[in-house]
Amino acid sequence: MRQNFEPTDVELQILGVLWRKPGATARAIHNAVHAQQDKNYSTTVKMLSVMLQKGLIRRDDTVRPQTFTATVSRRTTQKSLVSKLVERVFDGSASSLVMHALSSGKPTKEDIQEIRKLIEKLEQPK
Amino acid sequence: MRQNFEPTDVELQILGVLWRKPGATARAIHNAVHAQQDKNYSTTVKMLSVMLQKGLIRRDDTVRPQTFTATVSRRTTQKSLVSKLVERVFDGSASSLVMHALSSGKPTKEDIQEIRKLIEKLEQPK
DNA sequence: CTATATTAGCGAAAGGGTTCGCTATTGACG
DNA sequence: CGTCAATAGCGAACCCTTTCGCTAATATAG
Repeated sequence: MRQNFEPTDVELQILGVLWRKPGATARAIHNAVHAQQDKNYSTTVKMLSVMLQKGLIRRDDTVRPQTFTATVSRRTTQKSLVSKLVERVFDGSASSLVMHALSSGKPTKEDIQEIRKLIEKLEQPK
Repeated sequence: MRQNFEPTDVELQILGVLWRKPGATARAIHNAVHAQQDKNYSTTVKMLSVMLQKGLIRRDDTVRPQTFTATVSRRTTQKSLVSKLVERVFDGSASSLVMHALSSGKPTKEDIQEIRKLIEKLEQPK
């Protein structure tokens, strides 16, 4: 698994689309990403080729039009970005980040229940 | 308070130093940031001037050598970066981030206790 | 099959961040 | 003071990402 990998903003947007809809065409990705912004279709195609180069996505060109799929999972990306964030602004303390997110976000009752369960599990490491 | 503000990597490193030691000199910042890397002192000075321009830091030039202090708080920066992260890779769900950080990080017993307390407080909104 | 539209590829330029060399200013020390 | 060292300032180069125009290849419509 790639160790330190930091997708750029545009790359993240595209990955977001591909996580939701694996096997999307360039056109579909373009429409999804630039629903409101107006960027040229070429830009999206170019970004796809750059990401292909970097190995962030895979292309299936046995079909027409070609389709794309992410090779990095959402989970891996989350992990990489969270640890980067923790390292850089939370002095390496993941729990500090947790506290922060908990108090500033608005978790629902269900969220709280889930987190409580997780906490309980963590308290009995065994 | 500045709404969307995203310090770059180098800027974050410098802010990190200033949060720990407000009123540091350019030399001190340089030494702290580039303890292992070898960058030119001019680079640090230039970055400071850029950050000054952007309003991320403040300069006291009544003293010699001049000293610098962050104008953005660590807390604000954390908030801004966390919400950016949540939005981009956690589909807007802060609790999803919490779960992720909790299970991948290694919280200490004390961390868990604190989080538990916070959770309990959240359960009794009132 | 031909014409038209859509998809694909690529080089180059634009844009922003980072780096540094060079010069000017200020401070320390004899 | 005069010299040498450290601090401060600035433009330009450089690097990486993003953008697009232009051309080629492929699909679709008539």
